[in-house]
Amino acid sequence: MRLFSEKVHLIIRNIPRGRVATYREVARAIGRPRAARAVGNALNRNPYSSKRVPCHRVVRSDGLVGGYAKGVKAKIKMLEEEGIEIRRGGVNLNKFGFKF
DNA sequence: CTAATGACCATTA
DNA sequence: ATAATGGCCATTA
Repeated sequence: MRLFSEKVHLIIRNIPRGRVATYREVARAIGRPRAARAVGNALNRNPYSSKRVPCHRVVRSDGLVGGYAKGVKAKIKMLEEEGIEIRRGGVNLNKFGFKF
């Protein structure tokens, strides 16, 4: 629990199936409220499996899906398989957002 | 040490 | 509504 990226991964493990968190919220949860961009970078090089670190459940603060190392298509597919609805490239955070 | 690079964000045009 | 802009920050070259 030393590197920034490690904190990010640990936090994200708590996001349950069928829910999402935003890059911004993750940044806030680790005490670096303005490091949302750095969070995305950490996930981009995420070395873990999607099982242990479900980084596909992290979206942008405006609800849009955001990026994914393996392609946005794959990200959307995984989210939908968990029951999360994607409309116009985004999710309803009031409905599927997870509060830490 | 400096510069560049983004899975970001909010504002402005 | 879309596009550009400036700011942000950990990591890497």
